[in-house]
Amino acid sequence: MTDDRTMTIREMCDAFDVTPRTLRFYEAKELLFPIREGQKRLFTKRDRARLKLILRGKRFGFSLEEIRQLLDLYHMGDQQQTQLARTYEIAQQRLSDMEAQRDELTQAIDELKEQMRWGEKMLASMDQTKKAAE
Amino acid sequence: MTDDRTMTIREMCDAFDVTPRTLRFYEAKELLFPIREGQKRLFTKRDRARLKLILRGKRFGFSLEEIRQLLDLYHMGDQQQTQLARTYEIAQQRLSDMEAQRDELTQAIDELKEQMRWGEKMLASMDQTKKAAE
DNA sequence: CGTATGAGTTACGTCAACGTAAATTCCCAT
DNA sequence: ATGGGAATTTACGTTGACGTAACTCATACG
Repeated sequence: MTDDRTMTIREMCDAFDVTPRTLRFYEAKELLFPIREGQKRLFTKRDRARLKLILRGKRFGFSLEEIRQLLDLYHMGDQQQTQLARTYEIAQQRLSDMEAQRDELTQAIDELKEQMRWGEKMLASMDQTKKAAE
Repeated sequence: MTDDRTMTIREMCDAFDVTPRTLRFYEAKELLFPIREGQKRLFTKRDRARLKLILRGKRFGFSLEEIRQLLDLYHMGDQQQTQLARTYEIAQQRLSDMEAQRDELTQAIDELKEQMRWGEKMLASMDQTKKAAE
């Protein structure tokens, strides 16, 4: 039993730096499943784990729908055996996409660095010009 | 002189697999500057180079506005000395963002791979179960 | 008991990056 | 001359991921 206490929407917002609107939106899209104590939402440890993954997924440019797929894979404790193979394929595809993207990104970084060495030289020569003008 | 012949919008679309709408949109957003022969647009080698960079930028999840900034850096032959330093900063920021993203991506790939080994085991055990059932 | 505070619902607004449809306009071959 | 194919302009439509009112409901507090 680590820390299974539930959190209010405000605590979640503060903890993850998101708005209430966002959390309700994610619930509507079935990315989160806070329990309903009467009127209020209570976010469990599971919701926190999922939100963490959602936010990371977003930083990689995944759509919420894609993230939902991955979350289903992550949190598939059992059953859905039929779906599993299919989801597994999706994950494989996603994985190779990600690797390709990483490689392109690496290349782009190198190119951009190269381009910036350019800028350095220009700035340096500008500096010279400026000094000469004084 | 390599290949400086201009291209029509259709040739561009075929060459880069984009729609005319996209090219006109990019022109409106000042990402491309085809010359206007009367009514028609004629795309130069410069436009082709820029479009190539635009499409690559998009694959990295940059917005068109961000791409426009980077293109300005790329194609800044001279002048705009004042702006250069600022744009240089933007590029630096962008670069560190990209590196951070690459690192996160690398980590996520590893985690996803790990998760998938999970799936493999599940599939394997399911296979056993299936065989046993025959 | 009144009210201020926080959560909730409903529903319209927004921004990016185009898609799509309608109405010209231009060029050319029959 | 004319009909057919491109290309153009204008402008409204679309999708994703929320933002932003407007209004209601519940409750803790002085």
